[in-house]
Amino acid sequence: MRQEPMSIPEQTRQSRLSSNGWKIQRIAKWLDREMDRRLIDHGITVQQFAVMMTVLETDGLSQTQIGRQFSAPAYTISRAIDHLERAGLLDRRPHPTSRRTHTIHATAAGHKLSPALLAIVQEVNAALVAPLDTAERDRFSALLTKLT
Amino acid sequence: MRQEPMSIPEQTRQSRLSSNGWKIQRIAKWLDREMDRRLIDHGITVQQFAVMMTVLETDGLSQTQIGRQFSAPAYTISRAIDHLERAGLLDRRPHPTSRRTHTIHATAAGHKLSPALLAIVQEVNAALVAPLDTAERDRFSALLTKLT
DNA sequence: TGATTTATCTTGCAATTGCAACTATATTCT
DNA sequence: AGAATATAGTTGCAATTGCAAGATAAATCA
Repeated sequence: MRQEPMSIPEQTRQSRLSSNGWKIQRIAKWLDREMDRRLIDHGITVQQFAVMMTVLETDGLSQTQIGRQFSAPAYTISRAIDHLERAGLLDRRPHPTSRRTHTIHATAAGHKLSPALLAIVQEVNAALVAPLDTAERDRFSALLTKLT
Repeated sequence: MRQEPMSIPEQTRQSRLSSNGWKIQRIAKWLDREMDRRLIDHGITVQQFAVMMTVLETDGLSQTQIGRQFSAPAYTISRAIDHLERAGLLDRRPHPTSRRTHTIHATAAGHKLSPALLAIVQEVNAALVAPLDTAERDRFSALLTKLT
């Protein structure tokens, strides 16, 4: 006697779609899109933005050091810097003591971009927690910290 | 008189790196890696996994309907199904009334994979909230829902 | 009905990504 | 010192992605 294979019960579906992981992925995707939407005017991607912010915040880091800031592989940094260098926003300079290391520095144009980038971060973060009241924001932030 | 361009104050850096957006992105990346790490044994990616789950949960959806489940563009679904079909986990069948629509169905092999996939979801979600106690988990889940 | 618009799905192409291999330099070990 | 290892960064290649355009088919409109 033949029987159709059972499909997953509705309850299971609900529990997956309402899982924390799923929600976080959705929110993260939204964040990415919002960032990209605003960054496109400045000709950079979120990936490149992260590198640029790091360089603006700390001048003269090596590529490896930059990568460690957000655990990105070396080649990601290498290529992001290729872009940002071509865009004239930063440049590679020889390291004072090591000939295989570069130190990375924002150019004048890079520094000029800084306020706009900071504004974007703040705007997107504000939009993210807009549905929450002050107490909820504090709790949310604390909980996220526990997970990191 | 020449002056070095100001770099972004430490406080600003701290506020960016501790922002909710940043933390969420970090967690989302972690989730992705954890899922991928487990799914690789089954030869599918997270993207394909999402499609597969949807098909397992609801048999006979069209590709567009599947895409709406997680607001993925049509071509993503098209290609994910290409893979899953080639892997023998599901198949496209003609729609009963519309000749341009496919209905998507899990194969026997697809159904057989179901428990393993469900286990992965549960495992990763459990690992995600492992640092939180029961009350915190409830609060976290509620807050995430508000943001969605 | 025939023309226009919309819907469903696919695909060509260029850009991006991830892996592994590579170059070059620095460090450690014997 | 010389050999073996480790580190910093780059690159070739294959796979993936995203956009825009295409191919059908269905629905709407005049």
